[in-house]
Amino acid sequence: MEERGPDAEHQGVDFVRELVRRDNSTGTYAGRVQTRFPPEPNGYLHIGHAKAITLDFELAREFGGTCNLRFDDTNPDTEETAFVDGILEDLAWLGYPIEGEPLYASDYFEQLYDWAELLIERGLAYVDDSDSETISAGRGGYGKPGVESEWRNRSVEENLDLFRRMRAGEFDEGSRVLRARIDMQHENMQMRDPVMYRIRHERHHRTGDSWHIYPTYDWAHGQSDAIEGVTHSLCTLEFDSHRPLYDWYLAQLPLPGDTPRQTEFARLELTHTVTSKRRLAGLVADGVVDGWDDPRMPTLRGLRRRGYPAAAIREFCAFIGVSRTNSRHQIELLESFVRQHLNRSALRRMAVLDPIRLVITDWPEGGRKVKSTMHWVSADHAIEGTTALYERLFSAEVPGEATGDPMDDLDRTSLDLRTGCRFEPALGDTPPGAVVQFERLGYFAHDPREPMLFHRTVGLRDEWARLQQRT
RNA sequence: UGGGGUGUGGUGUAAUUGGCAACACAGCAGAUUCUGGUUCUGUUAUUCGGGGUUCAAGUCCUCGCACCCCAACCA
Repeated sequence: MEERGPDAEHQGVDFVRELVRRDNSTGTYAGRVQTRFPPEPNGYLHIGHAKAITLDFELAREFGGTCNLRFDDTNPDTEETAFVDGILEDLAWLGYPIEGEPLYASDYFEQLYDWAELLIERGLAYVDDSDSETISAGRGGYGKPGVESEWRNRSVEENLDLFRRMRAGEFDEGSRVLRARIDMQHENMQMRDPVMYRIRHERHHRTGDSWHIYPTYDWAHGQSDAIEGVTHSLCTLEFDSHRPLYDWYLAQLPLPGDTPRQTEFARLELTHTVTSKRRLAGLVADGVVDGWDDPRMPTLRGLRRRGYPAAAIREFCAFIGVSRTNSRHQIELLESFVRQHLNRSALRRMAVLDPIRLVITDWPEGGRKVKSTMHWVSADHAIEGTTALYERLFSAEVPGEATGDPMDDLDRTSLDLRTGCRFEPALGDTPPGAVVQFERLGYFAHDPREPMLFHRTVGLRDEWARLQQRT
């Protein structure tokens, strides 16, 4: 695996692996290691997910454990079966096929509901009739304690009755929520009576119309981990402040087994790239790109169509490691892994992108010392095709850094489509999806659907261009 | 404004846990080469700041500074 990076044995282990080792040596989970990858099926996987995926799956593999795929489908507003299928497909391509049926948070809705009633009975949860603005205002602010809701001290009986009627669909969306009864003065905002259930009369992609209330992320996540037997629940840094809540919920419940523990790490950011699902969806919706699999997209399906080898992505993820430092990796590093792979695997072929017809008259005079190279294909035998050259979708290293809006750095001319290219005949045999090197021009991926359309995966290292640039 | 987190070359990640700051990408110089590619060799450059402990500090203590996250019925 470690192509780069000198003897990996002598490199330090990251803090996550260190933690797992410590747990194993102290017998915390009796040596058991179980992780999970929990995507929400409301979009496709991107390069940022690849980091989490390799961490979750490889960590489990290294320690002889397992990693569950669990769809975090607690919000029926945006989730779709199409995304479930797409994610499964992308995962398999990346090298982590799921055997058997995937898991879903929605599988645990009934258990979650029972546990919610348990909290109500113990006076640890209550139905709040306030609207969202009131709840938000009551939460206070940074340095300002919150105030208790006027509905906070209802009787257990009333809470139970109301909660059951919420489930039955008797109330309007937004009219009531179930909240945990923790501490409105807590210094951590997440602990100021967080919402556990909201009312949604929306069709869920799996449970259909059987529910009118849906658990929030916080109420569902740790419990789902516990139900599945997850030991190490890895997530990104922004959930750091949720950890006390994660632990609090688990501490109140009669869990079937081990208590999972959440550990946070820094998400992957790349230069010239956005990975916000909302932004990516926007690019697709606005027609800025061809779709989720446009070769300029940082989605796994985009990278795949562009010709990035899955192994290159995996090795990149392994190489950059995990830490708790917010950082942005240069996309050139990813590209160097791509070149390293393609250099070994790609066939070399000749192509002329801007053909000029010329006649060679002194052909037999050959045999002299080569002074320069003629780049050519035979006009009589060449086949015709199209190449797509790409600039970075966002011209700035950090999209939006200057103005606050990443879209200001969008390069709308990032696609350079060349028709009428001339290819050497052997290229006619290129299988769909295969990547070849056009000598001196770069690596090009044959489109999976359109014959003789080639996407430039990445250029060659180009010393000439660098020398030019300097002057 | 309160809480939490993070600071190591241009970028990112390490440092046998107190013992010569290393690896990769990028850069620079050269060799090889029928791809201005590949391969090979050499090389530039780093511990946020001030104090302190110690024979010895990136690592420990202390006071600062900078940046990130948190007041969705998103995840």
